Amino acid sequence: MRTVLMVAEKPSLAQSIAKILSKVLNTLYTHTRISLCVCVILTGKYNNWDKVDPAELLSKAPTEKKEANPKLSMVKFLQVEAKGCDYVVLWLDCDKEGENICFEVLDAIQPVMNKPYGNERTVYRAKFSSITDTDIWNAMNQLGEPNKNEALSVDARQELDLRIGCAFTRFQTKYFQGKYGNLDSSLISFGPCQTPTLGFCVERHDKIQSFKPETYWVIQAKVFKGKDSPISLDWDRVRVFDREIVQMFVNMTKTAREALVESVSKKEKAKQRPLALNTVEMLRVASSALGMGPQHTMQIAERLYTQGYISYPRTETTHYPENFDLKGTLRQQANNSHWAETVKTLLAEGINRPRKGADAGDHPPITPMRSATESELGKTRGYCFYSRFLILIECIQLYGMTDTCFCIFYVFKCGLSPGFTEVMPWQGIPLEEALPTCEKGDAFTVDEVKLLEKQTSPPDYLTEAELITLMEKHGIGTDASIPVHINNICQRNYVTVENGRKLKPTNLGIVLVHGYYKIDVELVLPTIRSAVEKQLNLIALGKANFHQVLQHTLDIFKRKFHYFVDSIAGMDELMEVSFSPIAATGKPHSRCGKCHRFMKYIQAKPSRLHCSHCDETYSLPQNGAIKLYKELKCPLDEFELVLWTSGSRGKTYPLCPYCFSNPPFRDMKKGMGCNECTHPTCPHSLNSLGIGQCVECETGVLVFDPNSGPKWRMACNKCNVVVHFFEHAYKVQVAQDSCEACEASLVMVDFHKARTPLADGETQHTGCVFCDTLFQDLVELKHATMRHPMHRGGGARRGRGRGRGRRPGGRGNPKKPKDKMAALAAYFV
DNA sequence: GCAAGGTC
Repeated sequence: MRTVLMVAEKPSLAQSIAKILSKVLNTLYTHTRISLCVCVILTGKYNNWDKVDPAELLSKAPTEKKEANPKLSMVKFLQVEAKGCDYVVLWLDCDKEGENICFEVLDAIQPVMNKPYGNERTVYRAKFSSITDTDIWNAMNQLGEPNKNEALSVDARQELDLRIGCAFTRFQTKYFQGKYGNLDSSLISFGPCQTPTLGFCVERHDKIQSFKPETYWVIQAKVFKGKDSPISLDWDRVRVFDREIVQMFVNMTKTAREALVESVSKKEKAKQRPLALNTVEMLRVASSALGMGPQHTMQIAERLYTQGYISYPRTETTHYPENFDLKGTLRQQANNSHWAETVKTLLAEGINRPRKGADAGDHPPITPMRSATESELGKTRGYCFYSRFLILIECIQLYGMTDTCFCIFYVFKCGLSPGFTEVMPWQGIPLEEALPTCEKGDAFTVDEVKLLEKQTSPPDYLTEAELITLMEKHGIGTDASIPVHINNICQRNYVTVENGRKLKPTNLGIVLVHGYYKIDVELVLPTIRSAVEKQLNLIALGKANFHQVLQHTLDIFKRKFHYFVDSIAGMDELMEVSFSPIAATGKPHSRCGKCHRFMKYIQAKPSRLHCSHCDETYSLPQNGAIKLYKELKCPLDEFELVLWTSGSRGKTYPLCPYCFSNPPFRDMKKGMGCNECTHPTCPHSLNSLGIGQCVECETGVLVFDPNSGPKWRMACNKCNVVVHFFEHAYKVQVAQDSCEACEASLVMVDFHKARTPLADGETQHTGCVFCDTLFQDLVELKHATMRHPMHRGGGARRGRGRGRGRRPGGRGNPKKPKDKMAALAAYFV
């Protein structure tokens, strides 16, 4: 028997294929998701922002392919499945990305597959345009080969995006962050999709800014007949920009007492039924009608998909296949409390074919698969709105009625039949007052004639829905990545989302785009991507060589990059207007160890300390705030220590601003505070305040927080664990000695005479917080203590990681300071 | 700390 491995990109597809083929073949279906196995990355020192000129990323820096998500160990999984197989059929999505994934899969599995018999071909590619029986079988009967050229074009795109994005992002970020203190963005990113996306928003902003209002005039009349209440008439010329002309018309009508009906006409107008939903359309409607952002929409869509409520939510197709079971789909909704009546009427009266949409050959339009109740989906607004919305959309496509409007002379009135808007109220046209019936020659009495002076108003900020449309039109991003790009420009603080999901660019966003306009407008034009894509297409078609195209495009961007760097002053001029120089930002805080002057604390993202005398900036941990720490100094560099507090659990520890970026000892890394410092004698170090191994994580140590009294506590220096103990004690100290049983440092506790919880009015005790029975009820660790290694394994741990957090001078703990001490000495002599 | 692209 020969074994065939079939690989699909998602479980739903794998399942369908397995089901269809099982009618003839013996199929075994394994459920796992295959996404990208590998991604392209920069290696080694090229990841270091400080050691590498970003220009090198466009030339020298090597790239490497690496498993994208090592935790999934996708490569290993594929190899296990492929072992002993004779053939492979690749059912990946039928686009260039899919072709690329084909080769990722092949790279992983070919080494472990059986050797081919003679010259026999073992690798096959299935090309399908929909997931129906006929299509799947057609694909099986015409198996081809994976397309290497298309895969290569994707490789080239990945490499270009990475190199160009990283080079520009690093340069911009470092240049402006080093100069300005209130940019309020920790990253000033650039990318061939996100930058044009921002460009659209700023373009609209510019239109609003440069808008000059113009005065125009309208005539409004009110007439009535008999005892009826007056009706308003609109002018058939709508508006006029010439004062003299409008005045002439007013003069003509002012004296009139009577208005005659000149003609009556009746027109039927229908609002077209919406198309079936593809991803982009869903994002648009969710944003404009439900006020939900694309990222949020996709999250919920994915949940609804995995729970079986809707079909696969990533598709470009808006067309239902001929044999699609519309009635069956609708029948599913017949008992839904919200629209059972509508659905039943439709089923009874028969349904129209949905509007003809575009067939992209991927997945059918997003369709409800079963009826949902609000309680099933949870009470959150998103859930019930969303499910409802999807199902309603379905109804529309099936609901054939049209709206009717009547136009009567120059009054416009609507008499609506709700049609599909019965289930989609937000699509409805507001009903206006009813018009009395009238015929040609009828006379109305003129109630009043008014001349109104008005001004044209500027356009509004771009709505998210409009932005999505623009991105789709210009080929910026894909259905799956559009939400990511929009999210990016929000997170980088380039735009903010205003009421009605309008995107308003921030000062930073505006300055960036105007800077690109000045230096190299191509960097922000939507064509930046399509131009590159044209080149890549040549690779895909086999008309150009991969290396040549890559080199050619990189050369262009290398020139652009150097020109950008040389011309950055042009963008800087704009920055100066909106932002303050770093030296003028922030409040004086702690003292610099080099010049002993006060450094300034810049709270704007990324928060940091800046010494304007030395012109040095020292980074700080993010997502927290720093306070002064009693003017205490680091013994190594004389920088004043600061107390850092994280927002959430109130974990607090001191850190030295210099050591934080320049680790003083070999066993330390960048970004460590005193609670991880291995200084042998400093009273703030891990060695002095560490108590014992963390009760939750593998590598952390619980470190005493001497500033936490009277709610004394210790906190893990790696994870979020905070342990409270000895509340209201007068004094708590970490002792020199360690516990014999678990090697944790002993703790000395002093209580007030009146409040001591110790037996016999004792006020002092020294013991192990994990093992001492006297301390048992004083350490709020009951559940946690049980997890301490002492109790977990029924004894002290043997062998690994001994004595962390112990005092120096103990067995084998000498940590030699690096040369930094010597280097520092030079400063202070 | 950086891109965009898949997928959950």
